[in-house]
Amino acid sequence: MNATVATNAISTRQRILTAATELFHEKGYTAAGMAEILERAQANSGSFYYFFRNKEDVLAAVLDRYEKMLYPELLDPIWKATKDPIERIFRLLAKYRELLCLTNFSYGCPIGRIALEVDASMTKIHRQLAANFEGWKAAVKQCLREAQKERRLPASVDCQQLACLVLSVMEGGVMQARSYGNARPFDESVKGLQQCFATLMGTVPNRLGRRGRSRRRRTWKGITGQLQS
Amino acid sequence: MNATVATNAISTRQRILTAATELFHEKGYTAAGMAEILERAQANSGSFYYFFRNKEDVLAAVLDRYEKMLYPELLDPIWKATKDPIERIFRLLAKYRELLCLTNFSYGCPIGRIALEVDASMTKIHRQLAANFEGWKAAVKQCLREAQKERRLPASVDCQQLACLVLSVMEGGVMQARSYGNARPFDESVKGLQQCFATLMGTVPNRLGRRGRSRRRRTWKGITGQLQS
DNA sequence: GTCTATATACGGATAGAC
DNA sequence: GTCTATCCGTATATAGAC
Repeated sequence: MNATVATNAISTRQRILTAATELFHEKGYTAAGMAEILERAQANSGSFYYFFRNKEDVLAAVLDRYEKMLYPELLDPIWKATKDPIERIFRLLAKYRELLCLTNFSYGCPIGRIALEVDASMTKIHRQLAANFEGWKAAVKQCLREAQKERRLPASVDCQQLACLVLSVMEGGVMQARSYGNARPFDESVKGLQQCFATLMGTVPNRLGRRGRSRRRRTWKGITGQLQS
Repeated sequence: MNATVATNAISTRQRILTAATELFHEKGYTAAGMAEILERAQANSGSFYYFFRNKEDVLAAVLDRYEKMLYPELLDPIWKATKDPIERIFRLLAKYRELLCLTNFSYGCPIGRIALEVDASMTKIHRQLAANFEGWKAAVKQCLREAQKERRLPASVDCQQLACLVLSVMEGGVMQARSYGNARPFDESVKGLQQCFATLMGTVPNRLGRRGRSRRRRTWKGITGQLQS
């Protein structure tokens, strides 16, 4: 009906949302000031409080958006690049490495940063953070299950636990890289994971029931080229 | 010479340092206010700025203390509990789980929290954070090397990378547990790591050069009892 | 070394005209 | 829906007597 009005409304709200997303990522939730957000969004205080109840409310909107954009913005492009489930996982990790490098090792995972910063009393926020982690791990878990179906991983491994491990590797790697000011600890973390995966993939019992490394049908070391030293 | 004066001086400084340590851990660096620190330390603003240049300066002192206390306060008690290098690693992880539970899953690793919070421009702080990570990993690496010497881990594994992986597992596990409000993701992360270790330990070539699980001389599943479901 | 009082800037949020 | 002006609390840091 009143499409024009609605469009304009979305636009300002969107600018604020984008500015908040960026600044929460770059400076953290507390350090990102309202004035800064408004300036970057080219909006005024009045507009902000027309669309959002308060600062926490916009953080909730930011986290909501991250959850919705997991596939469209993060995973789909990577999934499109390769169908190999194991390679997908390591390409996903490489994506974070890329972001890390592009930002001088300052900004890694926006979810992780917020997760360690905001007070435990903000229960809604923490529920949303958990939902984001959950979606990410579900995608990795699906890759692992597929690898299992292809008999590249032993049927005995717990994919849920392994997916959780992968997320921890990413978050822990990003965290360390930030303090070191370089990608080395991120790379070492990922390579540590690769060692584990390589071993797990070498222990798939083949049809005859013997253990061996023979069923490593495809390699995924291609991605390793993106990891230094 | 003037021992009394020095003793008093250290005492107030110490109270401030302790209060700052606690509050940075509980609320983060930015959210922990000077007034709060001073109240908990039972000290006044004047005393604070007599001992420290500013807030950042006391954070530096806190991180310095963490680095010095790694063995005396964290590792020595754990190392004393067992000599098994692999078990030591998992007991170290269990220690963080314990802290997590005791604080309702709010406070995990104080170093990690600060690492993701403080601005990249605080280079001295980041150097100290890296030094803390470095010390922690060196200790884990030493355990891994020992396990390697005992031929429980293949000589081919890279202990540096594996130690880095262990730190990431801890930090990533703590981070997730905080948002979930329970220990499950921490446990899953650790169990994911255990799956990897179990496999690695099952692939040590024995003296005859054959691969097998036979050389798993000691079990370390004792610690698993502390991990739920 | 410790105390109180205070400077000064900035935080998030609101009021009310348009 | 957007604008400007502003409230009021809190932030870190300082001054200067004791």
